Amino acid sequence: MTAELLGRAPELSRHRGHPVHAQIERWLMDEITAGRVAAGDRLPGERELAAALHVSRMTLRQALDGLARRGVLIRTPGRSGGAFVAEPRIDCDLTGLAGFTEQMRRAHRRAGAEVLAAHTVDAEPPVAAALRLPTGAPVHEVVRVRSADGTALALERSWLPAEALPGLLTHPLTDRLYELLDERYGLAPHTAVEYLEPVSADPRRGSPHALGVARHRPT
Amino acid sequence: MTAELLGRAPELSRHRGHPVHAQIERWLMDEITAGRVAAGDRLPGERELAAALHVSRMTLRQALDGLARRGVLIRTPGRSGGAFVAEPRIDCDLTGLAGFTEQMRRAHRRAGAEVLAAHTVDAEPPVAAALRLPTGAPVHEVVRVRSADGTALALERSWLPAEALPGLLTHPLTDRLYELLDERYGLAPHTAVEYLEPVSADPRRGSPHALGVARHRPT
DNA sequence: CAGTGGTCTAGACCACTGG
DNA sequence: CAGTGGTCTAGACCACTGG
Repeated sequence: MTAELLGRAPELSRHRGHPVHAQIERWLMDEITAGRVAAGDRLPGERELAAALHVSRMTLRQALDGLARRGVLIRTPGRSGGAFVAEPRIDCDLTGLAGFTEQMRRAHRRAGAEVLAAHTVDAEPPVAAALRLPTGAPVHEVVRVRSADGTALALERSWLPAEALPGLLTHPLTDRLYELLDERYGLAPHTAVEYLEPVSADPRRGSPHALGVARHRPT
Repeated sequence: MTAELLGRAPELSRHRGHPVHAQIERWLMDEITAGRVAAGDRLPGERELAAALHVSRMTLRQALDGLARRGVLIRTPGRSGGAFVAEPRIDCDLTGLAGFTEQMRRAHRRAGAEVLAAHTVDAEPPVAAALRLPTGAPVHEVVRVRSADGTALALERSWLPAEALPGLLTHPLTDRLYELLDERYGLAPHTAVEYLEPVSADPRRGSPHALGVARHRPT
């Protein structure tokens, strides 16, 4: 039940630097993480909730927009629509934790990602399995460095199903690979080739370790 | 100069399914990608721009919010503040193209990412170079499958500087690795070990291909 | 001081959708 | 039909910041 949510509506302070919509967003987030509002629950209607909080509907919506954007709420219009609390996601903690994604999001004034490599290759078995594709199906492989304000925050390698995303690699990004590596990381082309060429397009030519997720660790 | 931007303000149609704020966002995006507004340029003030478009300031702001959230605009308050066109990012096209990230964002009602592996390891040379860390510095390695509505959309391997993100891997995610692999992808534990154990924490034990970005391709 | 973006109000009409 | 979220209006006051 979320009707009692209205009774728990907090007093909102009107101070500088801590806008009302942010206070509402935080309050709702607390209600959800504390379990007082469960996944699948429907929030009270916007008009009702706004009245309980003594704010205008537009201000409430600013808070709900924030939560919906982060995937915490799912909103649907229509007679029996509303704002529903989303199912918690497995990586929820990872996403929010340590403020990494959050930082990126807030600071994305200077956040960016540089593409080091982008090719279409045949899926190796583990990649194919993870994407539920047949082995050898075409996949786009993209290597990127994610950064914020000039500081490298993560190196990312991704594989995406090529048939579902036909136009993804229209840009000749591969041409820039060596330039980028040389200019930015001071790696000679030889080293670059050594470490950043894509795996063979022919699975039979790939070593069992070609995907880099292989190798036993002594337990 | 962006004063002429006001003269190019489009006629906005009031139809269903294509809200005014989305039309404004598209128009501004077109102006920027076409180069008629350059990186670093300041847009006209919100009040002035809203008047030229014959919309309320709040509606205009809905459009600007969208562009700022995507990092296209940078806004600062104060006397000589304003909305400035951000420097183009290298992966700008990749982000927007093919609607992948956009799809994820809109559909994130059911979007998720499942963690297949998460460990802290010593950075191999290419990872260290990309993150501008010394070789062997501790990095978090995370392997995830990103999906939307149950369809796997990407397999991702990321490395993040561990010292900057101390609490990232507090959860015992590794415990679930084999379960996950077995349940979801029908891989026997043996196969899982074969393909998804992390690389050795000791660089000297790693093969030259341990990072999976190695291997020449016959050109 | 003047102009900026940030916030907030109290309304309105819309398309949609289940009863 | 009634209630939902989505959109839009025409105002208002705020903190901030350079001249």
